[in-house]
Amino acid sequence: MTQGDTRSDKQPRTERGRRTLRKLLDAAAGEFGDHGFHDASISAITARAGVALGSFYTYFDSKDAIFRALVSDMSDAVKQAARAAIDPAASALEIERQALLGFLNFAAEHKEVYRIIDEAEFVDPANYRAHYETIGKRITERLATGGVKGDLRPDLGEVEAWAIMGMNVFLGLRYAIWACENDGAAEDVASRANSILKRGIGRV
Amino acid sequence: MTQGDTRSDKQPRTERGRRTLRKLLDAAAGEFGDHGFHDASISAITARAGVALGSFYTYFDSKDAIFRALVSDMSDAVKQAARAAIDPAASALEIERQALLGFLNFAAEHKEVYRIIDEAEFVDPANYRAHYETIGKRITERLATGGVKGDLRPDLGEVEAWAIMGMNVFLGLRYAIWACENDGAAEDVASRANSILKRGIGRV
DNA sequence: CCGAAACATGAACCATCTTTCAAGTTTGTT
DNA sequence: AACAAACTTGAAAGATGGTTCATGTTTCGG
Repeated sequence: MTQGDTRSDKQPRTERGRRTLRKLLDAAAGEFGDHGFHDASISAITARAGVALGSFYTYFDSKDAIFRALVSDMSDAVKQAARAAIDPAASALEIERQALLGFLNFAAEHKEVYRIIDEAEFVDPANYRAHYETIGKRITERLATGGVKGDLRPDLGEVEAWAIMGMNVFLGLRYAIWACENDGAAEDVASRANSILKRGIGRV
Repeated sequence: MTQGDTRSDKQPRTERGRRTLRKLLDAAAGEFGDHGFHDASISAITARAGVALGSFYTYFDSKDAIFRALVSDMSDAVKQAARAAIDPAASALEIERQALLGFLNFAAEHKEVYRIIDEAEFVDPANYRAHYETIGKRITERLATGGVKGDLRPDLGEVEAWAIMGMNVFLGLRYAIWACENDGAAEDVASRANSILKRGIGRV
């Protein structure tokens, strides 16, 4: 999953190799997160990783290749974080609140993940699209489950899932990535968003 | 507004100059939209515009400069489109539906605008942030007005505005930019999103 | 302990594009 | 018509940074 679909011939075969690969991946996450894809240079990545420039090509075919590998890694990490934050036994609305809260906390702690996935729209469009389509499908399933359980309206589908996903992503951008002191805590943001889902914004 | 804050010394002074500037801006929108910032080359922009490479620097100081000019232009165009789609006399909820519908239609017709503003997150972060903060403020105002009018809950603020904005942007991405045949029409998407705002997603 | 495969190194190569510039053409004013 | 300012031109300079490669070192099974 770390490498692309066509399994590259660059898989490390020794422990030393796996360590170097990991160092490169971590360094790349830092450089791409700090400077963006094009202003991050391979020499800066290898310098940060503490390996020689040429070693890079022992593990990746190109600058694009390591970026794609990173996007896959981080896409998995985001989904993992959201899943971990959820109590499957909770009500459908509560599950959505927990998912958003988990995402907000994850984004605040891993701002570079946010930037890298966003930049995948331009560097690795297929993976970018796959990332959001996968999450969209998962939310759609949760909404359907909630409909069956009787927690939610029975007519919810992909449109509602994408609406919720967009809500979450933008609240993450605003309150986790661009957060400033006088912003409410993540809990407050998640509750307010959840209240939109629960009762809408119409007059009570 | 087309150029940056510090008025550059590159404003055209003749009709011919204004025509060339416009050709460059349009060509740049096409190239940046098709290839993204870094894979778009200045020579491709000037070729598309039908002018010599050197002429570019009569109007812009750098590749970044023309991108920034474009972001400003397009940010204005998006806001303009949303405003034009709204009937100020309508109810607050209806106004939100119209704003989303206007945005979906605009995005479908100007996919390159979407990509360019998205890429501004990396090429021109200040403008990117300003773009969404401005829209966020406008939505916040609409929500407050709706609260005063009695159409909406009186406790709505920035968090709700960003939630709505994220909803709109992601629905635009999914149903205007990535649209496929069996997707519902823009009207349907806008109505479903509006129904979340009206009554939430809870069981009726 | 030996040999082969895996891994590491960094200088140099090279392709790409941005930017400059000196020389020519058009426009608008008097 | 004449002049200055505005504009156009495209070849070449300059800079950047991705990629290659020949050589040296480490790892690990037998």
